[in-house]
Amino acid sequence: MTKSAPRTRIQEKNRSAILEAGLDVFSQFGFRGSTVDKIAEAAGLSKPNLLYYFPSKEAIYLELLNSLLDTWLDPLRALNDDGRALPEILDYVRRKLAMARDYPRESRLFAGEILQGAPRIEDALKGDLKTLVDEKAKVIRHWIAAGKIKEVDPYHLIFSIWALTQHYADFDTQVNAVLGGKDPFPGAELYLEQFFTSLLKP
Amino acid sequence: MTKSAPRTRIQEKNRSAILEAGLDVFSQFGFRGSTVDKIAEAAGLSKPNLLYYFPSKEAIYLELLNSLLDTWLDPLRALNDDGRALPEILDYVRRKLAMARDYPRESRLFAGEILQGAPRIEDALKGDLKTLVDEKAKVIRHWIAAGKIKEVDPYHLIFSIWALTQHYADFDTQVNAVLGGKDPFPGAELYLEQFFTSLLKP
DNA sequence: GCTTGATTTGACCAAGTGGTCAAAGGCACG
DNA sequence: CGTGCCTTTGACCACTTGGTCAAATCAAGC
Repeated sequence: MTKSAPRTRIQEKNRSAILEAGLDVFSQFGFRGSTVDKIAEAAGLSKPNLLYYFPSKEAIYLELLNSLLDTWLDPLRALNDDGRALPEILDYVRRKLAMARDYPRESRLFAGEILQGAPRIEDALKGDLKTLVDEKAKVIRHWIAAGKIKEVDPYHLIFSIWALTQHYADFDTQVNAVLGGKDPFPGAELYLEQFFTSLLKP
Repeated sequence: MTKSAPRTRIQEKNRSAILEAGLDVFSQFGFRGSTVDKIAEAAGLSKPNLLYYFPSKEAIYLELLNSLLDTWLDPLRALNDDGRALPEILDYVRRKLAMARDYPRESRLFAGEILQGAPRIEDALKGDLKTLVDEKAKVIRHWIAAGKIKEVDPYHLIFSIWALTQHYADFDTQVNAVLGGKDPFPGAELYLEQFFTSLLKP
């Protein structure tokens, strides 16, 4: 799965500099709006030098997207069917909100891809993602059946967590415009806790 | 404010065909990913002919964006401080969800613009949008003070309505991948009613 | 310092793209 | 039918952009 591992120190350094720069540029301008030149400049390399490390602009984008998908789903994977249902869900919400705060570029890159119809990760969505969500929906149904949380549609519950947390990263511009630059995250965390508690507490 | 009104019937027809095509193409590929040729073809015109009606690609995009902003805020404008607080909010949620269902292209065009930092509508966000939201936040605070709904942060309440409804339009690809193509909207409406009722009912 | 392979670069190319323009077609109306 | 204006188009241009390549540079072991 992993590309041919970098051998020398300099390769490792340059490859990761390119990926960093790619994340910066792609998340800001989208795939079509990003140029190899811009990425190269951000990485401190010349364009042909960049293309010495990656065969194409798309290869950079794809590597970012694929490594991202895993990271992005980790918090959901950690949702486990142990005893306490509501705290488990609230933890998931908090983890996801923290990711929106700490990794907004990743969130936006992902959002941009989905927004355009996810042409490059459709398979992953219908495969790994769907499988994982189906699995976790079952966990949630068990909690409901056991009376640990109120009855809600598990899929829409998961969608709502995604929507509410990622909104603060993806539409950051809008949120900041309305709040006049005030940091939205402390308030958001309180609101979301209140929100999901009142929805789910039996 | 309105551009020089079209005089002849053919102008009116072609201009609106171009805007329709522009909405189609821009919402699917974003500004940078859309080409004048693509839009012209979708409108059934040649490229120079299209440029006869609009001075540039950006002019089409801007006209769409500006006329959109108004439409997009109408449901929020309709949120009025009459007697019944909770039904008023639930109506707003329903209206917004209906727009996500019926006008997904508009939602995506808007989302794409915000995602890239809203370079072309920053002023409108910090101006009209902020003003409107501030005003409605005050209405919500009155409802809270009158004990008609539970105490929540009005701004995050509004953000959450935007996030939850637009998610179904903007990330439609993801939602469909997870649900295997099943129509999400009936379930979403139920879920959102439940959600906001349990959050707000005193 | 010499050799060998890894790294870097300037020059270049082909395709795509936004936009222009002069000329041709169409249409309404006297 | 002719005139004047609106509409349409083929040809064209300048610029951007992804990607190539041969040559130059560098680094490490001998």
